Amino acid sequence: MPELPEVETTRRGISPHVLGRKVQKVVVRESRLRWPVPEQLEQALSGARITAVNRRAKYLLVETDSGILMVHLGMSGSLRIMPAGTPPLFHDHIDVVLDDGNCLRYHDPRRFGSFHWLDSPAHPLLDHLGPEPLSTAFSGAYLYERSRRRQLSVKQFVMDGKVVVGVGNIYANEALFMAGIHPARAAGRVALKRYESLAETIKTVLRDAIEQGGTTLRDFVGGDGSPGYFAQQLRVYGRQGQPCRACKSVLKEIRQSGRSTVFCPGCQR
DNA sequence: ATGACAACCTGTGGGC
DNA sequence: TGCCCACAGGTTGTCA
Repeated sequence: MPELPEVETTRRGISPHVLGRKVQKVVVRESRLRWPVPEQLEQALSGARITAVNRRAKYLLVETDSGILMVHLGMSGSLRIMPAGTPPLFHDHIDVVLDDGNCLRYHDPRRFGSFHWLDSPAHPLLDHLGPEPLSTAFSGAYLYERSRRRQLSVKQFVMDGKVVVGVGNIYANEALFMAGIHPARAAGRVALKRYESLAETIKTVLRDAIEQGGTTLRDFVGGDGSPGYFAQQLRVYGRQGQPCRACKSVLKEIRQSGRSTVFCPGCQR
């Protein structure tokens, strides 16, 4: 489900509700997520004061005065603020109960998400992650340099978290279309100028999607329950068979390592 | 090192 | 109406 804009939307949605709050208790109804929810989570988090909600890649880092709660939403996870007494629905796996009568509730039908407890701001899953796409470290020159002699497709290249984090399937499709680059082109055969264009379109599409509150697909909602509005302006994702908004060619769909890719055969080379 | 692929899990929608 | 299959926003681990 969530790509970077959805995670960022969640971060912004929950932040004002949890900042400064003390965790009263943690209720784990289902601990079988991507990795087992740590047994000591409840003990570690109870009594902790939440000092910040940050994000690295698609990980939410709920920082407290005694450690960091690291949450990944996987494909179908969401976090919502609600009164602590709200009866849990199916797949409402974890509640972080706060001292103001509210709780942060984690819902995740597919259970690809995860909860980790960090004593320090380091974790193996955070090692080897590429730069944030919206940082100055991420540029066309960087992509160009990293891609030399790489044979895999440019789409798979930019979706590799070791290259750059936070570019998921939807926005990879969108950014490649906006940059006019064919998604199946070998990463090592994209020129510097075209990577400069791609770095810009990646930044633009992510910024725009964050501004719109993320892309609503199925039941995604931000931290405060409001839906995202980016879906209505997707240029290619999910539009296979329909005309390109720019040149009217019929948008084509291919599969790249199991993921759906949609592109315009007229605009993308 | 690189790249292809299976795996984790549930829900949904299309085809028949 | 109901059944079965393919596929869905992500990431890791394995294997050649």
